[in-house]
Amino acid sequence: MGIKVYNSLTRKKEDFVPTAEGRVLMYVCGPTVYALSHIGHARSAVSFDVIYKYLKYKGFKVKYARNYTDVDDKIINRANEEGVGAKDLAERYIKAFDEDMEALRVELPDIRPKATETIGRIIEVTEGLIKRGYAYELDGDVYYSVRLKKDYGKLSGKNIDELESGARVGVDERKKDPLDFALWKSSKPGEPSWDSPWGKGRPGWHIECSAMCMEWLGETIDIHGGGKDLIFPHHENEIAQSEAATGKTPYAKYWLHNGFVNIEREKMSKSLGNILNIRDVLKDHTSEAVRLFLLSSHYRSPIDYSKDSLKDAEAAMDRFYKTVQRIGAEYPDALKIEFCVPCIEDRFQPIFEAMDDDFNTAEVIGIIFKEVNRANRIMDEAKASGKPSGLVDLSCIIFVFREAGKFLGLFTRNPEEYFSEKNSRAALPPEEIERLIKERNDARKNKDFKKSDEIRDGLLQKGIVLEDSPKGTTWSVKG
RNA sequence: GGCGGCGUACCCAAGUGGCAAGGGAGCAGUCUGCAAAACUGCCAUCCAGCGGUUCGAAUCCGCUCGCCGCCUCCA
Repeated sequence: MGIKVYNSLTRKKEDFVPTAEGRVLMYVCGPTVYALSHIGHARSAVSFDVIYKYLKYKGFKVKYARNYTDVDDKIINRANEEGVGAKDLAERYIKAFDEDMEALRVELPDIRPKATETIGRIIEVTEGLIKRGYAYELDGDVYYSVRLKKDYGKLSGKNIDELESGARVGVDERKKDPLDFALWKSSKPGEPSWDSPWGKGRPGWHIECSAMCMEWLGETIDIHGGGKDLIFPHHENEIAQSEAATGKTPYAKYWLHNGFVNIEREKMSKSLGNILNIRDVLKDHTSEAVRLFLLSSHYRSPIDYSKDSLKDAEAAMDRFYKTVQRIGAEYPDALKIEFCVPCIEDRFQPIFEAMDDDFNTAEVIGIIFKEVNRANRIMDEAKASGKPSGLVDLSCIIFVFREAGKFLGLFTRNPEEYFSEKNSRAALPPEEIERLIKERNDARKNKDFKKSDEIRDGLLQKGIVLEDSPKGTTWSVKG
């Protein structure tokens, strides 16, 4: 069975068949680097990270590019406000974005082009469009003429005449058509600029992606991705200019768009002041819980960020690693498994089916937690019967976790590592907690349960939960 | 107004024609000094509402209601 993907272009789920067998060219629109990246950027990056990983896992040779838009009005404005150079500002936020991605365990794409490093190709494509009559120059600006291709609007399902009637008046009287968009903008003094046949200037937004695609991947690619909001006008314009420039259709065979992240039921927006930066989220939650949250719904659905949903994700993550920790303690040999053909053929089948169906990570996570439950049950039953059976099943479960982890980017760490990240946020220093645990256990030995309970309750109030076991007392940070 | 999407238990969320995954919360039990964790049981005869197609629908079709996104920079 092959992979099916929902294609925004046809509004249908289709069999995924790359143009060249076994090889996938994939481009995803990256951030405009003028501010810290927010949770919405994280969702896009994580969604396509999983798609990238899964395609590779299934044996495709994938070439994946994600760009940085590092020249643009917003960057220039912000740089002017701060009194720094546009390039310095962009570099600063590229670095910040990369750090956020690393924290979320998003794998680096094979190619990470910058608009400013693709100027040559941008100019070349723009010239080509003028030559073919699809673009025209006006005093150092170059515009793409939207009217000339009959299929303009095919991605977003929009009709030029209707767009026309709703278009803002007087935006630029010189344009042949209000919907025409800039391929090249002449620069004002002090703005970043490059020499071009039309004088000093800089690229428009849409053209850079087309040019970067051509430069690094080719004239026709298999997957083009980005957030839903990019469908119009960005991706619509990309299609128009790329197909006009190359004469080849389609520019991209499959268009994949991820849904939005809402904050407490509201859209993130500057006016509402509810933009949630990735690093602020990571202050309150482990990176893996954030990733689990993002992958717990299908990538095309909107998701709602709330304190509760993140708490849920964190509780689920704790449950997972607690179980792995227990397997490690009770069946250390289970962790030694390297490869298991029957596991792949048997238990892993539903996971493949879910992933093949338009990358249904939510379904996969459901299956993983069923396995978590199974593992605990096996261990409980073995304990109850006094027979330490179950090694084979538990090995298989560990193997399933590891394999799924390869493309989910979840469930892959040592429990110790996971809990140490989590416990580093404890309200008390670990030494202090250990001291109190010892004090409490001394009290317990003396049957002074009043005192021992007081200590435990005191720690709980600070968000620290104690667990007693025959092997001793462990602590963890709650929620 | 145009285009697109969504509405599944207390909350989150899969399921898109054949008896409603999973997580969290809650309740009861086992375990425990008591807890916590884990396990077991309970928790949607029903999938916004109303019609229709079908042997059979949460899943397909129509209508109604409610919510959301895009149409302007935006992941």
